[in-house]
Amino acid sequence: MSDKDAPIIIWFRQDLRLKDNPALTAAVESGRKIIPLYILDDENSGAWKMGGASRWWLHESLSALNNDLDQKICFARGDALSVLLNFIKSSGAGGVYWNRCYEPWRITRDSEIKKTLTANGVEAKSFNGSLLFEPHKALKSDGTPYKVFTPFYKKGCLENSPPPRTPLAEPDNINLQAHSILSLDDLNLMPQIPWHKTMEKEWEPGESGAQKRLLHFLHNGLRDYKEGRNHPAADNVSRLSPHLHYGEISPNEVWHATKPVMVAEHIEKDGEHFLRELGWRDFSNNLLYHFPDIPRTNLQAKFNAFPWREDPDALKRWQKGQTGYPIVDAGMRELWQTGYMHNRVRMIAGSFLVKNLLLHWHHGEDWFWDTLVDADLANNSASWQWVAGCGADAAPYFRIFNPLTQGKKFDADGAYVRKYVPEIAALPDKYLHAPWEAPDETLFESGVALDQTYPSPIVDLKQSRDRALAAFSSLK
DNA sequence: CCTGGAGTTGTCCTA
DNA sequence: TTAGGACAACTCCAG
Repeated sequence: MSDKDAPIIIWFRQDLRLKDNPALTAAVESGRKIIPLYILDDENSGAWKMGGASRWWLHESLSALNNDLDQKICFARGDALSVLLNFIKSSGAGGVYWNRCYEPWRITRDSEIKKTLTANGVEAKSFNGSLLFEPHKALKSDGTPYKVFTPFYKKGCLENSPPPRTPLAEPDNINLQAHSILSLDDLNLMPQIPWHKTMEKEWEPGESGAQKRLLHFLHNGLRDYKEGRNHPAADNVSRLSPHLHYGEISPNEVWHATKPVMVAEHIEKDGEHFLRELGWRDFSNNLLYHFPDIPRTNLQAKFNAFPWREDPDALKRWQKGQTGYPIVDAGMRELWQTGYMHNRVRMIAGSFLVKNLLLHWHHGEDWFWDTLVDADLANNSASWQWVAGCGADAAPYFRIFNPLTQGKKFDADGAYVRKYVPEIAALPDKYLHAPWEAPDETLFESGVALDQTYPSPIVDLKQSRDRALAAFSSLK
């Protein structure tokens, strides 16, 4: 039973912010009381339940949002539809507003929810709060979705779609109504073992942390972004991905904050390269929206015949950062310790798993899903498919990253490797990326004992490259 | 339907 | 030491 004065539920999901939040703004503008609600729905997410690192981040982010909302957020867990129906009954709410998510299981669930609520006379409204361009609008002129990034971005988005909305201000006078059920702690998002201590040092989840990160990037990282973003030890990447995933900041906010800086500082090229990365985020969501099977199924069907190997021991060594290739191991350890990996290193480590080790991209996808604080179904699936070569922008089969070349090129002074692989830090630059090439004397002087303090390479680069090329040519 | 151009991120060999 | 071309063929996209 809704009436015009009944409160509105703001159903927070992956939009954990007050600024530029279309659903929240619309609810506030209605003049009605607001009940903020968060539902941990592990019942509908199927194989894609949040991983451990994501849960830690979520806990911190919800805690920050709850502080901003006078501790008035109601927490619940379970099937979202049942929770909502019960909650509406007990709170007397007359409407539910939310910002859309684009994971297939959420689309299915949310359209069911919208239908049921509407049928019950409850106002149900959804908004676009997380993408620059709506996925069902950026289509080719024949009405089918884009499968190649560049035309998607240039033509489908920049040319033919309305420009990204200017950010909405944070509403003042949010008239909150409490209706307590569970507390944040009841969601059990925090890890049992305190592994998150190393992550706390790296990150500040929540809206104000996101804003700080954006400002830091715009003033310290954007200049030389085009080149500097390739160097994992440099401070040129935004590291906004987890903030964007949880919607602590909107892409629109990032977009519109970047524009004036790139103009004022005369760094248009760097700025455009950065904005393209936001475009990639939209592109991945677009792919997931139109091809909901990409988390598990090769976009290019011919890859279904690919001769992947099974090698649990090699997989474990990759996961733990014990492959014997320093740039790969540094990346995998950065991931484990911080919940994040620099983009360049994600490509190197990903290529190594899929091509040099010849292990199925699902293994990489699953591991990243569990360990990344920015784990995002669209980005994770689309990126792994890209690395494996079975995805949308088909990488040439011969594009196999050489971890040695990449390390020397992008971590020339070894700052990144030395930080995450300290047991070989004393090696001279010349051998840092290839300890197996170092003379015995150098190893000894650097305190490195191959296979004791640091492993020798798990595979030979040339042999594994040839093996991968043979596997790819078998698809023809 | 046909056509031409293009496709995030590379590596290796050769001159 | 360094720069340029080879490495397949295919699909996608726009006109």
